[in-house]
Amino acid sequence: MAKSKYAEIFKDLKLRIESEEYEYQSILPPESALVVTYDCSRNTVRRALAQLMDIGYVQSINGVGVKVIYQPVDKASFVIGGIETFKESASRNKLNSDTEVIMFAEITADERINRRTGFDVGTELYYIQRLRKLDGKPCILDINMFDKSIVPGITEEIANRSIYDYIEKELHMEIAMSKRKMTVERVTEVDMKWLNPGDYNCLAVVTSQTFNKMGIMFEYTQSRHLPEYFCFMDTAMRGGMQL
Amino acid sequence: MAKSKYAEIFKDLKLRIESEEYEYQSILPPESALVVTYDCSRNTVRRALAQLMDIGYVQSINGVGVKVIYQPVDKASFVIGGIETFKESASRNKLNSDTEVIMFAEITADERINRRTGFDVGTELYYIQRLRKLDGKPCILDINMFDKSIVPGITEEIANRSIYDYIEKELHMEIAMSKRKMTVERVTEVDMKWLNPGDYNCLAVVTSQTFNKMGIMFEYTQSRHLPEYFCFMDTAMRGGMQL
DNA sequence: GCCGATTTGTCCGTATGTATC
DNA sequence: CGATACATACGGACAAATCGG
Repeated sequence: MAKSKYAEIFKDLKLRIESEEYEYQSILPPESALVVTYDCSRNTVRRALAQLMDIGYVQSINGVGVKVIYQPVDKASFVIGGIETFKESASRNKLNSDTEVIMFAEITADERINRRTGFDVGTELYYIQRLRKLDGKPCILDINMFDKSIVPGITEEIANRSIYDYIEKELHMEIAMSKRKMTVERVTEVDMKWLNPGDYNCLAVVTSQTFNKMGIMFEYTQSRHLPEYFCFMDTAMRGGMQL
Repeated sequence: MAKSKYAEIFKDLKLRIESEEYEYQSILPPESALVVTYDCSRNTVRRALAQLMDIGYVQSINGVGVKVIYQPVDKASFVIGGIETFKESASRNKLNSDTEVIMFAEITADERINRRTGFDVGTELYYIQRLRKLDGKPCILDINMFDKSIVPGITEEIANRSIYDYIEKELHMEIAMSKRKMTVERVTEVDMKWLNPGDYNCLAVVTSQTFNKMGIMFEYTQSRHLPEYFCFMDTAMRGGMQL
């Protein structure tokens, strides 16, 4: 894959932290030592360390060192985080995933859709509803809209496998970033029909806009999660800035 | 202030983007131009730009430029994000906030608390329950535990005002980072008593561990939000990230 | 309390690679 | 192909914070 040097260092340190070779509350070797270990400049080391901070694995302390604050996650729940496909998330949690397409249509964005999704009025879209199952149990209802002009050729068959695979491997388009909003909403008729929420009358709802490498929004998604299968993790820095 | 240069540039660009001087989908002046504008090195400009990417304001496109993808937020809902005090969030959303301390105790961490919070067994803690109100309506139930040895001298009176103010202004301790987990949970008896969830039988629950500048965890918090007042926003980059 | 060693934080300059147009 | 613009990497300098003697 011919990655960059700092990405390699990041990956290596991340693994060592996860394996608890560097344990919680311990101090990493100083930057000067890592420079020798990885045979690179201090800037490059610092970049890798900055990434580890971003994901909440370490915290650097001026005059002291870089402290590990990573703690193993309890594997009980279904964790989302970063941009991952459903399959990636499922396999990371060691569960069998299964997808059922329950609606596949082509629509044109109107005023209402524009307000909800940010797609310009008149944009031609694929509209897809999918039911996600883990070990056979329905747990997420996904509603996707894709800009047809940017992501052409989606079929029901592709939706049934993995649309992201199709986008990246067939269309060779790179997905760059995603803006997400999480809320808790009351269950709807549609949710009742597909998700079997039992006596829960709320769902965790994640709506997201996804941008490709060119900064164009090509996807709007609403994921409606059964509470039991929803867990979102995050790290925040103070002073770093709040929106 | 005496802030760092890159922080000033970040702040300036952020304001210009929010005021839509640089509008959605437009390209910022190239790094080379910003170097002249802000009279600094390219590295420094790039650091500010990296921060803007982190908060989902811009996206850099190789060979093209840095594109603005910020869109004004709908002010309808109560947005949390970053580490903010309840008051900061409330004032940003232009609402009158009010806090009622409904329990104040001192406890010692046992096995059960250790598993739940990460505090070592035997740690002496303040245990506080507070009800947060917006414009008079209860909307969040906060359960806090503070390490007494690190944050000494909390009183009911302080809890009623702002514990974070006390920590930063009185104890002069700097808060550095926070790890959070969001889930949706069934309402409990206690929730029923204080929050009036109406016919909602679920809440949005944010649990967090907060670390000080020295990498020591000094706080565990569980915030139980009424669904109507909960909204969390986030930005994610696929494949590690750039800079 | 001071001082010096260590370690991270900020900033600069330069060079080279890669992608777009 | 050349010009432009971002991406990666190196090296050096000095400041700020911490810690031990």
